[in-house]
Amino acid sequence: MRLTSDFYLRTDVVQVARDLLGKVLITEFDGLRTTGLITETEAYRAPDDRACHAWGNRRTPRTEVMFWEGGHAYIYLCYGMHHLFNVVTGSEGMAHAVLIRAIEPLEGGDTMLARRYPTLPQPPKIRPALTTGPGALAQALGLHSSQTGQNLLAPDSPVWIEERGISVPETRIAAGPRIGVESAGECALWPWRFWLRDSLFVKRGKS
DNA sequence: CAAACGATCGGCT
DNA sequence: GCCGATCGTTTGC
Repeated sequence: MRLTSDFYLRTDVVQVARDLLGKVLITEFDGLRTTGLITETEAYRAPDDRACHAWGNRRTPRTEVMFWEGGHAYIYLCYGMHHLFNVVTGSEGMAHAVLIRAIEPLEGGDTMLARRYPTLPQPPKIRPALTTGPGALAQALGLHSSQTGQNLLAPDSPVWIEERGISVPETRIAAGPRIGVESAGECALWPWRFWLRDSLFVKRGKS
């Protein structure tokens, strides 16, 4: 079942980040379907969160989609080469988003391998490095910053998220500080990163 | 207009 | 563990 707007419109982005664990992220470009179980997320919340691009509710051309209604994709270029995929949440005017940091491949593994390792004559086998880390999973799924603003709820959207009845009890969820936001002051300590303890497809904080 | 800076990754030590 | 790649966004002059 595809997630509906009531999932994304909730105003507690930290809870949404937890709830996205165990959901399935899907892309279908040019008839190539790739899907993965979401295993790691981070919440970002303007205006009070200094680590959020829209901190202080500042609107720039880039952050504009963060202010849109929940259910859109915010995809931006990081370090000049990585395209990071976020899910916008909350109602219009709230700049809240969840960064998807890792997935476990479910379908389309060969397509993911071809996208990630296009120059290797023999692509490697499926392994955590294929889809662990926000830049890695976005590349594997064919996500690109040019697609920012995509509506995950549109029937013809090439990107969406599904609920497939995978049970994620609280005991499977671990939480800790977000990665790469050390310069965000006190916000850097907030435990707004979540991951599935038992997944091998998580960048750090396994176990 | 110039310049600094990333919500990272992979290769090498 | 450390370091370089690489470029759009943002801010400051």
